[in-house]
Amino acid sequence: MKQQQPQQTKSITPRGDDFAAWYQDVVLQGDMAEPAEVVKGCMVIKPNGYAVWERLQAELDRRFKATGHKNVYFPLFIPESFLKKEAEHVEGFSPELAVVTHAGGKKLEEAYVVRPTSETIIGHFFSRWIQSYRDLPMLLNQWANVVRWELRTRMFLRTSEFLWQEGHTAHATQQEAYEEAVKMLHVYGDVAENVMAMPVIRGVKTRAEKFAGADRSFCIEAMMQNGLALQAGTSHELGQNFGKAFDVTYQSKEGKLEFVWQTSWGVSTRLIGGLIMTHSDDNGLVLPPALAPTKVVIVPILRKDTDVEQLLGKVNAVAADLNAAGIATEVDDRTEHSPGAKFFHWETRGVPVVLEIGPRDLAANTCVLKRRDLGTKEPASLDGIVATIQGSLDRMQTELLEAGRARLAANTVVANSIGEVEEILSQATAEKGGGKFVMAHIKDDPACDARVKEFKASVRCIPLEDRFDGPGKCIVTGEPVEKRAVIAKSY
RNA sequence: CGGGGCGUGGCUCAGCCUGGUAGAGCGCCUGGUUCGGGACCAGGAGGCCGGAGGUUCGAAUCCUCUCGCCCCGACCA
Repeated sequence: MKQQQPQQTKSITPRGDDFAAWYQDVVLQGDMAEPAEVVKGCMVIKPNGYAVWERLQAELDRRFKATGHKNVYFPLFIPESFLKKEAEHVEGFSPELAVVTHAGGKKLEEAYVVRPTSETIIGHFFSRWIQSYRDLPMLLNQWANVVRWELRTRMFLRTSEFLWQEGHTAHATQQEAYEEAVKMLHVYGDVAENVMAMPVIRGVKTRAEKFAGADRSFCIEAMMQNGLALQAGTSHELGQNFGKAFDVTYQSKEGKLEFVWQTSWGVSTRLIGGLIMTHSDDNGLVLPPALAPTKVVIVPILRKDTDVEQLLGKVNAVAADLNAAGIATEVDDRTEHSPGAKFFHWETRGVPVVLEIGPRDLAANTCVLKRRDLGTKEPASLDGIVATIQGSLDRMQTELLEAGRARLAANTVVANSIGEVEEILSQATAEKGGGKFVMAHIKDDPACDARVKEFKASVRCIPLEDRFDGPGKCIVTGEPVEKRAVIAKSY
């Protein structure tokens, strides 16, 4: 056994009672993270949580490499003046910057900001590194921490410091940059759906909602179990904004000096928050098999009359078979806890499959298999147990995604007037749920976004694929709009 | 940044109003009996009561000031 955590006796607040309290309970009792306590607004990611992040990193990183990107690392500190070079960018970030004014016992001549994102400092180096069209495209990615001083924090969803990856690319043409931004959006969508089993809507942000400094932002939006939207990833067409601010130019084939077209894209540890709010239940964490650090835990049932050596021998042999097949398995052979306590323990930690093997099983060459998401126990033969479990894990992975899709569909409604939008959204709160994705025609105009903001909601995105009924009239201005956008309350 | 709540063994909290030996449950340690959904018995360790100042013979308790955390709203991944 690797972990000897104290037994949890506190129960988890049911989702229906208070969703926010439920979320916090799941994070804490799943032993994913805890508030940093001595550092305001920050969190400690514990081994259980960090292991999930590492698996996400691995899945993402593999895809970044496969699409031609290389990893780099830029400084945590950015000269304050850099942020100011792109007007919209600095305006977007200035309220949430942490600034270093003193170091080495002296006041610094120029303050450094702790990076909230790295467009500016990377722009600076791009301008040094890029001379010719032959240097393009430049496709980089950085795994890093960033700081955005937040007024209100929730573990994983919003903390003052968080971990993420930020891709930064430079291209010769606008078209190529556009294609890059969309390509990476689809990488995110692939990981969200096929690794995290979290269905997402791929879309474009409205001008009011886009990243400060970008021409256009794409996003994946997921729906949490309370119906609130979560922006799970973003990908930006930066246009030539940072190119102009940092003088990132290249000489074209024709010998002309041109500004590069850039993109940036990122996902963060927020994904883990989305993962939790997508799958977990009133008994605690539920992790999709593809991300679970431990996929199977075997609990041996030892009784007074049991031949302990024989039973543990069998249990360890099964565990060895599973591990050999690439199914990460642990044996919980602690003697200080009863089997019941162990079941609760692993349940709150989201282990996909728990296997129970006792004396009766030993005689019959069977076991009891419990799938975390269904909560049902069923007997299984130990013959071919590896294939049986692999089958369970595979089904769990696909069924979690299907369940998420069903929930998304069930909570997506169409509205044809601003009043209808208000009516539907007025019934939702983060604590009590009731959130919906309201599909409505609305013009991409900050004034229209502002109307929606009155309902404490926002235009989440305009989906890339129209799944509804094509063009219609804007519910605010009456002007023609190409397709319905997603309007929802969000995190 | 406003509103609310809370700081007392590792955790959850009682004690504070009405000052006088610092408590409970859980967890932890030792030994034993148990074990198919949160076991039990016996013994044990562990706290300058967030911090500073004040009132008092005496402060966890009263007063002042501070620091921090959590939750709820406006801004944001």
